[in-house]
Order: sequence, then structure tokens, then C-alpha cells
Amino acid sequence: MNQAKPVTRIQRRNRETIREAALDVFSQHGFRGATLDQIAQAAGLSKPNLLYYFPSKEAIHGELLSHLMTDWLEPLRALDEAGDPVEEILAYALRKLDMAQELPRESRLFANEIVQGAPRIMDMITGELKELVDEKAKVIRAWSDAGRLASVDPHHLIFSIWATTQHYADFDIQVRGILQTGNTDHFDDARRFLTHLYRSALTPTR
Amino acid sequence: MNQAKPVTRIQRRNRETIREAALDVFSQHGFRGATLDQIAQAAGLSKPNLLYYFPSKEAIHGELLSHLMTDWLEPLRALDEAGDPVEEILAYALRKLDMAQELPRESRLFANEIVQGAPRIMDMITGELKELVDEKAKVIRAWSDAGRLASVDPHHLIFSIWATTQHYADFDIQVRGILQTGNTDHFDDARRFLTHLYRSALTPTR
DNA sequence: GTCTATAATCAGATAGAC
DNA sequence: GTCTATCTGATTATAGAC
Repeated sequence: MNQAKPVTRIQRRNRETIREAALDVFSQHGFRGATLDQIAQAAGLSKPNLLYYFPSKEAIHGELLSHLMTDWLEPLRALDEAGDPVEEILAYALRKLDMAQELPRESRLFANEIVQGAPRIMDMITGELKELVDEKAKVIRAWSDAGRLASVDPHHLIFSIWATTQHYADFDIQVRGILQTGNTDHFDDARRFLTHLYRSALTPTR
Repeated sequence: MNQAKPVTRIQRRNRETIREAALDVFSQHGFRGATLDQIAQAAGLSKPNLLYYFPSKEAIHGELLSHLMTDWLEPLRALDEAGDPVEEILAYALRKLDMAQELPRESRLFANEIVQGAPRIMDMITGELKELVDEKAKVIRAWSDAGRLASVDPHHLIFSIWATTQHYADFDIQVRGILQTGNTDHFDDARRFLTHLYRSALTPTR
């Protein structure tokens, strides 16, 4: 069995090294803009060796995308019908902001894919993602109907949370260029701003 | 003089045809993903003829980007210190949303560039754009200090307006995939949502 | 001004030695 | 498992006829 599938430590480590390098390169240049030469160099391997571990450029990219999805949807999945409406949505937004700060490459990998028409993940969007969003939209609408949340369009609320949080990863270079902050201080300001924005808009008025 | 620079009607028309075609292709595939073949076909010209009007692929792309900037900053320039604070910012956000609806290709061209690290427009961001944003941020801060606007971080307010509006152009494929609306009905819902969001967050409480 | 043909380069993938 | 060398196709750009 070990002979048939000799998944050694070295193999695991090399595949992981390649994934790391590929995430760097794909997230910065997009699928078409990335080259195997760049990925090989970032991984410290030769180009043919890359293709010993993965059958093709597309295979590396595809693996990154599918691995991404699980983590990516987790915060929305965590939105709890039993919790306090305003606090649940606020926690969701701040969790997404944390992810933009901690996993900016993953966000950009996704953004590159969507901006260019989602050629490789359209199924996931109209399937798994839509299903989850529609389910949570119902929860939000029920909260509004019960007067526990201001009346807002649930889908557009979710879109706005995605937009405002992922912006700090996807448009990071622009944010830094304008704020001129070398490090990541501005995430604290972003947290404060988004907290105010969504608390104001979501707290029921009566 | 006409001999030296014979900018005929045909020349103008062809250059414009090429810009149109290039905007289609670049905005959908990014700089690296776009090919001259695609642009030539979209323009109904041969590839060498394309390069008769523009010296290189990069020249076409560069012209699109620089043309874009003027229009792109106009709405923020229009933010009027003399107007009503909440209404001015609301009008700005809705104007940006209109642009996302009417000029989605321009938005995606810009998004592609920024997500990939703004290799060709970093100067503009740290220069012209930062200058304008800082200027308007001062106006917004003054409004807050005068108690005519809720106290918010002006820069992050502007970022959030960019994010929430451009999202409908840049992530259009995802928005449609989730809402399953064939046409553009959802922009009316977006307008209502953003109006509520920013009116709630910006109206001073006392 | 526009085209066909082609040069020059780059990038994904494979062959085969070690 | 890893490498050097190489194949193949795609892509930017140019040459030169018309």
C-alpha cells in the first residue's frame, strides 16, 4: 500500500510548499498572469518538479480555490439564529474583517476569479454559496419581521459586509497608498468604523 | 499640417473602436489575460492594424487607464462643502452606484489593476487620488466637528462607499449568481439599502 | 491604411538522464 | 524524486506587399 501511494513526509511538505508559493503568485497576478516559473522559484523547486506533484497549472489553481471555499463560508455559517440579531451580524462583519487582515491572499485569489467572470467557480456560486446566503437571508428577514432588527434587504446587507471587509484585502495597495500607514494600524480604525456603520443601520428604531 | 498629422475621421473612429474593444477585453480578463487577437476580433480589425494605431498592447491599456481616472474622480470632486452634509455624502454614494451600473467595465478595469498591486497606477493613487481624498476627508471631519454629521472616520467612510458601490460592478457575476436576476432590477434594491445604511450611520444623533 | 506572412519570445508541459 | 534539455503552442510585434 505504501508502495502504491507512498505519501511520504517529503511529498506532503513539497505539496504544501507548492501550495504556499502558488497562493502568493496566483493571488497577486491572477491565473493567467501567474507563471509556473514564478511559482517554481517561489517554492524553491524546478518547474518540472512542480509538475511532478501537480499535473498542471490549472490543477494547482483549482486545488487552492476549492480549499479556500470551506474556510471562506465558515463565518456566515456561524451566524446564529438563536443569538442577538445586531450582535450576530456585527460579529459576522468583524470576523470577515479579521479574515481580510489575516488571509488577504485568499481574498485576492477569490477576487481575481470573480472580477474576471468566475470562469472556474460559477457552479459553487450559484450552488453552495447561493444556498447558504438564501438560508441566512431568511434568518435576517425573520429578525426584521420580529422587530429585533431594522428592516433591511438581507441580501444587500450581506453584499455590503462582503464589500466593506474584503475591500481591505483586495484593495489593500490603494488603502495603504492613501493612508500611508506602513503597518496594519488602520484595521483598528476600520473595526471602529464598521461597528458604528452596522450598529447604526441595524439597531431597530422602536 | 494635415500632412504631418493627418488625424482623419477614419483614424479617430478606428482609435475609438479599438478603445471600446480593448475596454471590453481588458476589463474582463485583466492586462495579462487579454490578448491582441481578442481585441482585434472585437474591434473588427486585423492585429497588425491594431498596432498601426497603437504602438503596443501596453499603450492601449495605459490610455484606457488614464482616460478612466478623470471620470472616476469626478463624483468625489463634486462633494460640496456648502451643501447639506448627510445629503452630500448620500448623493456621492448614489452617484458612485450609478457609475457602477452604467460603467461596470471601467470599474472592473480599475479593480483588476488594484487587486494585482496597481503596477501601472501606483503614482496616481499616492498622488492625485490621495490628495483629493485627504481634502474631502477634511471637509467631512469639519462637518462632524460642527455636529452636522455623526462622528465617523472620514477615510474609512470613503473606503466603504467605494467598496459597497463598486462591488455591484466588480462582483457583478457573483451578485447575479446569488440573486438570479437576469436584468439589473437589483440596483433599485441596492439604492434603497445604501440610502438606509448611510443615512442611519451619518445622521447626527443630537 | 490594411493585409498576409513571419520573426521572436514566452510559457506550459514532456522526455529522459541521473 | 529531481534535474537539464526540449517540444509545442500561444502571443506580441514587425516586414513588406498592395
